[in-house]
Amino acid sequence: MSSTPKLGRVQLQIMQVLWAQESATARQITDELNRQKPVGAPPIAHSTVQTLLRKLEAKGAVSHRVEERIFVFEPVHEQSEVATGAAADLLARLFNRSISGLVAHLVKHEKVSPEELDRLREVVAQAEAAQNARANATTAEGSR
Amino acid sequence: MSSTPKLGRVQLQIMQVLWAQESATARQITDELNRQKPVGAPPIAHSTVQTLLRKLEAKGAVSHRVEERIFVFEPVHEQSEVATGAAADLLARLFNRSISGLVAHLVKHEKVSPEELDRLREVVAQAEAAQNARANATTAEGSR
DNA sequence: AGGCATAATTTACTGAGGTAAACGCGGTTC
DNA sequence: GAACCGCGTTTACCTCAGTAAATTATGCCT
Repeated sequence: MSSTPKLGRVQLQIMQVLWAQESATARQITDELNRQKPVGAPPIAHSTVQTLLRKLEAKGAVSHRVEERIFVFEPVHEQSEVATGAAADLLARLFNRSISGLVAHLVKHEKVSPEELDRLREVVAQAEAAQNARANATTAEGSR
Repeated sequence: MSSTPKLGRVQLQIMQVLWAQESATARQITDELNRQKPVGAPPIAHSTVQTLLRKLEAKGAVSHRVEERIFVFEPVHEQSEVATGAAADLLARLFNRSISGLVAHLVKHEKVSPEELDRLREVVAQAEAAQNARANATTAEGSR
């Protein structure tokens, strides 16, 4: 069962680049990371990125193919898989698996824009609708 | 600037016990952790817990007082502080700071009970109400 | 051909988390 | 008072993330 592997801080940043670009060379990743880097922060060395890429490949998070004698890496897992795994982890570790508890904390302690709250309400409404639909289907199924 | 320190996996478990009990001795924590441990998992050694407690104290996550020649530990930070920090971290790392994105993932990939969805809607509604109240106050202020 | 540029690989070191045995010490027990 | 128990301390490993220089391989340019 290849459950999504655990990733470190920088490893995740690398994955972000890969998810955003579909696939990338080590050089592209290095440049991208250094471009995003906040001012004052020391740039990451290319060899560091290469090392981490090999570690990522070793644990099955990325794969590579050779193109023009250069390694082109691509992610093995979808971003959503990793994201969901990490979220479930956080939920279990600190919020007693209570999603509402987590969200309550977020809306209380993070600054949330009105638009974001709108989207949030939308998401909840949709989930509720989906659940109702499923309930109806089950009822109908059972009633005949 | 004592921002909440970063905690490891087992370190967090220790903190959970401390948060639940207000304060505890190393022995109590060891026993509690081993009680909660899933069957088949090897129990944690007492000295391991002691070591981690000292590391936690070194980084300012817990403090101790001596009572009857025995160390009694207690958490330095509130659980909510640590939880909020960790949540903000996850949000930044994987969800581009989008709370709705996070919640969308959760309701999609975790099984959410109808009650939990209810609470969730409640939380969002309350946040919205709070925001509207603030907006109204601002408008009233500006319109006269 | 010689050298430059770039890529991949090798090697090395630090720091943190986790794990736990070994050690020393004060108090209890027979 | 000798053996023992429980506690904190010391010491020691292992693993993994992160960091990056040094080395090797190879194509390309002049």
